[in-house]
Amino acid sequence: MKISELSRTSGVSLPTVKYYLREGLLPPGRPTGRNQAEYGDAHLRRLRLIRALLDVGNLSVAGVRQVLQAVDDAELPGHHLLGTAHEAIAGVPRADRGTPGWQAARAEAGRIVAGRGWRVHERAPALDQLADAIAALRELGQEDMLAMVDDYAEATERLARQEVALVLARGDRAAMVEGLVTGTVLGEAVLTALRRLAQEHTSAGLAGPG
Amino acid sequence: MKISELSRTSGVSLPTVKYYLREGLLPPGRPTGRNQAEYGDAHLRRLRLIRALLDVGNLSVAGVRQVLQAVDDAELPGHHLLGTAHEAIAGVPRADRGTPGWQAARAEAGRIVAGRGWRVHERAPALDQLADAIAALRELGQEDMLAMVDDYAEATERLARQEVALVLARGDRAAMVEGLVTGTVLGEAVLTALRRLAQEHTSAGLAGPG
DNA sequence: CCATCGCGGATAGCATCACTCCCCATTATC
DNA sequence: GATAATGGGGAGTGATGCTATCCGCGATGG
Repeated sequence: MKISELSRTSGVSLPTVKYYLREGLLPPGRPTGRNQAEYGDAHLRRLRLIRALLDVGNLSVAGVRQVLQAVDDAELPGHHLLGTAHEAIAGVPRADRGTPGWQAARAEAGRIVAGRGWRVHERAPALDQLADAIAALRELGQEDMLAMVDDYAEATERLARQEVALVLARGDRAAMVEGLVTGTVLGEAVLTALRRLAQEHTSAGLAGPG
Repeated sequence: MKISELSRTSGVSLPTVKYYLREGLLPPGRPTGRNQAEYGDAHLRRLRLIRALLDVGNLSVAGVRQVLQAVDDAELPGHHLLGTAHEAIAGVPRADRGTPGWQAARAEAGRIVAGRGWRVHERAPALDQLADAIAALRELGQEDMLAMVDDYAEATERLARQEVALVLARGDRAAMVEGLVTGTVLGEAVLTALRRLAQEHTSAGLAGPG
């Protein structure tokens, strides 16, 4: 497959494919001449993964590169890959980390996790994100929303068990690794979309604040 | 309160406060002279909401403006406000909407929702987002992940019932409206953070693909 | 009462990001 | 042998979320 074919069959414009090559998201093709290279199915597949991570997962180009490097690292243990995916998925940190209010929220996040008996890395980005959200809720005087945290935790714990089981059910390592990444990133997209739909359905019939 | 105080107590830089005023995110203060204005607690509160939506909710400035206009519209029924929040929260649509693969995914999204008996607006952005994710999973040959959809739907349905009940429990309309927005946007941040932590915990003890 | 500081209002500039365009010499392909 | 496509690379683009600077006015402090 030539680059133009790769572009056509993937639906990604040729300049963009070149850009991904330059950025190291897409590995170079096998050179067949001084200015010619051959691309295979793996490239097409990789290109689709890139688009999914960028468009559906809202990762940055740098984040995608990070994830793909981890995917390609055959040595990396699975949970490190998960950590890399979580780091790449984490957007820009809030500015107010370090304020007393945030520190308190961060401690609360730690307590929530510990209270559930969850064993997670001390510096998991998701702990900071949880603290961001808790701090924001408190600042806005919406602490009663925190009553939902237990239910969220309960639900996500059950879902995570199934997700992990699903990925582990795969045959080879390569399939597991891709499943891990897509499950993490695209699964999140599916979950949030369904949450919004469930909210809409639930609030539709009821008398809202109107 | 003068603008400099508003800036100092909120932690938002003065040029940024001015920018929000220009962009119509923050209503102008009550003028006390030709070049002086008075800001109140409502402004401080609003400023914090803006930062939460921007930083934690990852909304764009345009999205925040949209949400705040809906919040301030006393006539708007509650479920319209929810719809506005969902629209503002929706990022850039995927490029491949309109391809046969996407159309099929979109139809599948419709079936999933209908199969649950969920009554949602035909053109809810979340339906398209769900289709985006389904299309991406199919393109990547990860269809077995779709087995999770039912569990996600079940969980989000239960959570949505509680969330809506929590918001409706509030006294006045203003509190409901703010609860609706923060519950939608910040609740999502809490839920995804917890999901990542649950994943990490669940996959930590097990033998991963390493 | 006058110097200075902060105010509001506005325009312009900046950094980042994800592309997109154009150029080149080279080389398939018709 | 003419045309088109290729790889490689640098520069340009448009959107976004600020940030900097300027201006004339007026509140404030000695």
